[in-house]
Amino acid sequence: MSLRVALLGLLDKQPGSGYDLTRRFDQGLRHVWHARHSQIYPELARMAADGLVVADDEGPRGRRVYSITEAGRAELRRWLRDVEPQRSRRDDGALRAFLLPVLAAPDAVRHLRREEKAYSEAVAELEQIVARLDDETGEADPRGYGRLAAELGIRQYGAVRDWARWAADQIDAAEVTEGSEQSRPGEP
Amino acid sequence: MSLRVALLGLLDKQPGSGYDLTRRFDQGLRHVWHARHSQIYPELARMAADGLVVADDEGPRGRRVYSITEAGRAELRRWLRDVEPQRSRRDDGALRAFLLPVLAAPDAVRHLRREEKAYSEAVAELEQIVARLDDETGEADPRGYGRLAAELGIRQYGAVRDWARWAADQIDAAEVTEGSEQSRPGEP
DNA sequence: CGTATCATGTAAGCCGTTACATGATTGT
DNA sequence: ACAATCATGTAACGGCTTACATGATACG
Repeated sequence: MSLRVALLGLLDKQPGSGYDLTRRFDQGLRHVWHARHSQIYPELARMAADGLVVADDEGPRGRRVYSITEAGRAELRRWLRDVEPQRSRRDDGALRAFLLPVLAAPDAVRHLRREEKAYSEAVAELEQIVARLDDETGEADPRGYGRLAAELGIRQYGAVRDWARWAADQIDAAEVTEGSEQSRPGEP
Repeated sequence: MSLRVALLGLLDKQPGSGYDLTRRFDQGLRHVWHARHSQIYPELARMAADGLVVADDEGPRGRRVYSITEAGRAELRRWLRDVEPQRSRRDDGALRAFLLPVLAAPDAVRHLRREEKAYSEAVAELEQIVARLDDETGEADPRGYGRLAAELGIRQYGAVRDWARWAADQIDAAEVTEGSEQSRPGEP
């Protein structure tokens, strides 16, 4: 039901068509939730059937703009307040971290350096988003829509970036002090 | 294909039955990847058909112990080296962060304090795992199986915990200085 | 003798991806 | 005229959850 709630959140800010919402997922919500138009269109139809949103009459080119209803807003608040957050993980990056020891040290380090770079860039991107947000809302309003989520992203991505650097350095250091002795699957 | 790779990683450490692997997911891999027996049994059968694992003859009570093959180990390394990590997010916690402004300040703060507590506990749990790992391997070997992943978890969860505290404090502070003026959806 | 745990499976259904498919409008 | 972008859908398939289903062994 998270897609549904994400759509309600976006529509609560501003009405929009399936097309609009698809783009908003690609932009502001990219670091939070991901969805394609092929999932969004049918879900909006179901939400309309359930009375959580209403559709305008068709606009320019078959364009149909949805707005959130009172029932939709109630459902959104209910989910946030009463539904237990799902904390069970399924994290590609963490799985790779877990499995990394099966790689020879140089391959492992290469992977980690690439991760460090990717997450550095993600942090930079989110910092730009925050800067833009602070600019629009005039002086850092921490309760602005998306502001809290962006801050969370910066901290999470930053943590991964720092971890990747730390891990790569650890492995490099071990390599040097142990000389050409052993490195794991390479068989010394 | 991540479930497949996770299973290969576990079997690379030690052979085991579907039942064993289900428990190992619940224990060591809980913070990394999650899977039920209903998913694991058929996947092991498919992996055996593909030659990535082999099954012993049936043991005590229909128990069938799987071991990784050379092809399995090759597939594991190939995935780690050559498959592009999937970084697109779908994160319940981040979605809640994004939507949080729709809640009245007291509800938002209550949610954040609960998150802070939950993630504090997760960090403590992982720190215990690391302590146990360091104990077994005798003096911190950062390349041990699961050691890197545990360290990553500690940092990620720690980041979320710190964020939750920060966010709750921000909202509390804004509440106090603005008096009973406004809080968002409560209509002043 | 009954309960807990070990042990394995299958089926229905939801959520999400990839790919297929179509057509209107705007700008060059 | 043609391309880009706007705009909406559907179908097949894969991954995962929930629920159903069965039976063996150990322990008290």
